[in-house]
Amino acid sequence: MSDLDEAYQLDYFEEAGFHRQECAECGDMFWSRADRDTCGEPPCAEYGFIDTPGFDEEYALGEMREAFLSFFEKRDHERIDPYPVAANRWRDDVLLTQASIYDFQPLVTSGTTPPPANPLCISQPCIRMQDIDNVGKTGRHTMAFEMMAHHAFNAKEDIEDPGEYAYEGEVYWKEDTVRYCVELFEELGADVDELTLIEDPWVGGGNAGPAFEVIYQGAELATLVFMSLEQDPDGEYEMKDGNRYSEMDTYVVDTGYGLERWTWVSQGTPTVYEAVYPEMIAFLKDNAGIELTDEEAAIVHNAAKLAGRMDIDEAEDIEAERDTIAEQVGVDVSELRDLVAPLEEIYAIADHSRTLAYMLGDGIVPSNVGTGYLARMVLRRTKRLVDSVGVDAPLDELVDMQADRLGYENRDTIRDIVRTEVEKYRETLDRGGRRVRQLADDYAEKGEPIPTAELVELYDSHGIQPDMVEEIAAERGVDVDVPDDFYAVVADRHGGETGDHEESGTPYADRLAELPDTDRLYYEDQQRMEFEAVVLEVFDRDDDGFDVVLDQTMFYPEGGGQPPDHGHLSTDDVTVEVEDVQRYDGVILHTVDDDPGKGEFVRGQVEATRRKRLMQHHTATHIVVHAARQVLGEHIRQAGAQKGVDSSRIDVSHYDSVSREQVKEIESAANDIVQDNVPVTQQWPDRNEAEAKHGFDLYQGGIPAGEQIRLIQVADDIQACGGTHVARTGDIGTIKLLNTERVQDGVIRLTFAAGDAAIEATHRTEDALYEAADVLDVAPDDVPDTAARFFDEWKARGKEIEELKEQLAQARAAGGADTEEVDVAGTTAVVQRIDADMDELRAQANAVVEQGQIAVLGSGASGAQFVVAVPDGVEVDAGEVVGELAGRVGGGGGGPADFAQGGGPDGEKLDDALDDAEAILQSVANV
RNA sequence: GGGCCCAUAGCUCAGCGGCAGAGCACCUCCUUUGCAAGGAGGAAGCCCUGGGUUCAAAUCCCAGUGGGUCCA
Repeated sequence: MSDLDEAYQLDYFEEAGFHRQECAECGDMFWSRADRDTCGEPPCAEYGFIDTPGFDEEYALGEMREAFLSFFEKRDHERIDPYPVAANRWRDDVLLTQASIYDFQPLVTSGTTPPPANPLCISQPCIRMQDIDNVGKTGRHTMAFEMMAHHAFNAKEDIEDPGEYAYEGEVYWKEDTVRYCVELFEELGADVDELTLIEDPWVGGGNAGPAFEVIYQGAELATLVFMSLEQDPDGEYEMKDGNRYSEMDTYVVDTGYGLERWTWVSQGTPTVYEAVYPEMIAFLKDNAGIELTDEEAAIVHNAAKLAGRMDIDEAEDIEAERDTIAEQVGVDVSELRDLVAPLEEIYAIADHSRTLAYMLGDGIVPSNVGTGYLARMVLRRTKRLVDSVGVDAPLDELVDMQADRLGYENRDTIRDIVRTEVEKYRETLDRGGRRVRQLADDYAEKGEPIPTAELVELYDSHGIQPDMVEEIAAERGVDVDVPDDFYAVVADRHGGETGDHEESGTPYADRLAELPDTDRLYYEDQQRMEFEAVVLEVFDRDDDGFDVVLDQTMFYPEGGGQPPDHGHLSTDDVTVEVEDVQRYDGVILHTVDDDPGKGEFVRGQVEATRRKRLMQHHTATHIVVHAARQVLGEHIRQAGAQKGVDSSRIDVSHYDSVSREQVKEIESAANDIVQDNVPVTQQWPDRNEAEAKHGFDLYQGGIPAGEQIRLIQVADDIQACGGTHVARTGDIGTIKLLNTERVQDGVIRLTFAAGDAAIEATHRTEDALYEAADVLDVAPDDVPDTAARFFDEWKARGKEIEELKEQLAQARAAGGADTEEVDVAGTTAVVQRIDADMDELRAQANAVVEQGQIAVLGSGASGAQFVVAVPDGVEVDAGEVVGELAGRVGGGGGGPADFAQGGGPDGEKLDDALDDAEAILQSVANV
């Protein structure tokens, strides 16, 4: 077994006079020029730069960013533009960008794709949701931050095939990385003797390596990671996660310099927030009416120096830490809390507003899934803070202040989204509040606490946090039973949701791997439907069919939401139907119904109509997304698509529902592009070039692999796409939007048809209209008015019928035909058969009861039905009578004692049953 | 992608197999003319849609539609 100790022994340390020491507090090993007791990082030390800035000059955020980037530019690093904070734009394993290295994972770090430059420097906006509880409290944590970084991508020189990786040789490694770091401190005028580099091996995402945390005056200002190991059960190194790792052929310099911290240290303000967005903090304080006396300000100021202890990840007990701080500052802990708590909330508001500006500015739309869900959580939390601390500026204005600072251009949309979301939140709270109040009243009546099960239900189904329940319940004097592991209980409810779905193994994987990649003729000429090829291999399928591999093909395999082509392959002897086409790596399998013969020469014919319709729909998909963007806004992104022969659908992100007017506008905009009849072009540019030129909006339909990607341009719209397209937009003919629906909150599904399918779809809706017009016997244009009139009349008539039934019932009760009157229990019972429906029977029964008589009514309208009603004060149970009667017709019945109904299927026994009514009444009355 | 909840008067909701309900709002009248006024009366329902079970469905079951919410 070997450890990494050796990895930290650098020549540079020796040259520059650094030596290895152990922290007396935490035991970590670190390197420093001066002799020191501790590693210098809180909680082993406190912030040393507050009031005494750590550099020669004060830097604003933008100035510090520029200082860093130009420092590395001077040292031959190319400056790269930052990537979006929504990392799921270019990778599907994470949601948000949490570090600059995320920009280059997984393709660059694995050596599959070359980096955009090597070495490079960048200042990458990042969002770390896991820091959310620390924000405001520690004085140093922010959820949104910029990670300044320089990266170098190296490959070992002594490997078998140097061309195996997209970069070759070593750019630089540990020596230069550490030297750059110290030089940067020197350039800014730091006291290098105060610098410590703590040995802190890094592990993450299947990779690992030695690393330094660079501490200056109590602040962790940089992390230098030397990513050089990968997980390997037989590996030489055991890391802190308990796994074993071995060396990789590629090794990457991954550094992180927190822009906000550097800015903070340069200014020496009590917290990072005041250094980074001073005007926003001032605005919020002023708005919330927070004014401190000089004495109070001094207390806050002194506490800030110690606030580094307040880290919920590190500290055992936050409130105990607060006690300690209060003691050291010399005030009562409650006084300290009252002073500091509102400030902490203000800091958090400023940070969260910035987080939201990044998220919404980069096109994330709040919803209940994915990044949208995270945005919603942040927004709601921020709104709570704003209300709690008493800031009365609308949230969209606060987010806009940050969006303005960050230079976003889509500020109107951002504000619109925030306003919409705040309104949704308010509605949720209204709904929830009512529900909780009612629940609290229920349990107050019972004198019981609100049980955990109710809390879980409130949270899981209605989004109401337990603390809100406690608050409202307290108003009503009801206890609430909140278990410590509340969220674990919620998780239990979701238990068993292992998302492991079977990986469909490639059939005949071994033999496929030996076959050459199939030439994809459909990319050379997407309009051609015929081709010639040689059968390289035929596989027997389990289901009687065969899988054929050709040397080249015009058949498009299923992919990118486009279904496969159909058609046939012919030899001189036999013609086989192509029923399915799939791609495995580079090899394309044609599923056919018969064996064309290995080695045979075949002519292929793609079914032209199907293909044409698929191409029309595919190109139309690009156009519709583009049109939706024009109409609804730049935040529109494709969230899934399915192309078809008769219709296609695309899901796009949008924060509101789509009005009928907007649908029409989208349809018009789409058809404008069709009518312009512009060419649809494809290119195969270098990946980095394409990303740099067009951004990550290229990857709306998914993220392709490889160094070169295929781009499809339709008018102004450019997307990475592997599908087949028409030659010119005019070939689509026409695009008809068929339907829009909200598939989930924040995602809208647009269903549309293109070309002949659009005409057919129009025929269908027109047929429906004409049929309706035919039934109503009016012209199609008059259908809406006529339908409305009919509906109104229908309602009016229903009411009229009801009234008439009542009148009829009264008339009958006054003495109609077929009535038998018997004396029961001191009153008269009316036994009558009227073949009417239940409503009429009931009306009649009520009329009889009003005259103080018992009603026993039977109807043979459908089967046999009875209603028995008894006036107040008469001792006869109507339910029992009905039960007896219904029993005689093979059914059952029941109801309250004064009004019961029932029946049965044997309608022919109805009269017999009514004949027995008197006897039944007597027997029931006698009881 | 998965789970759960909801849909009844204009609004907020109750009812959970047996006559469609309450509060607020609305209309008429009376009392009082003042901070959520009081009293009497009235109007207002395709109980989301479509199937099924049942003598009987707003109520139970299935499917759909629309909304909410939690998790990955």
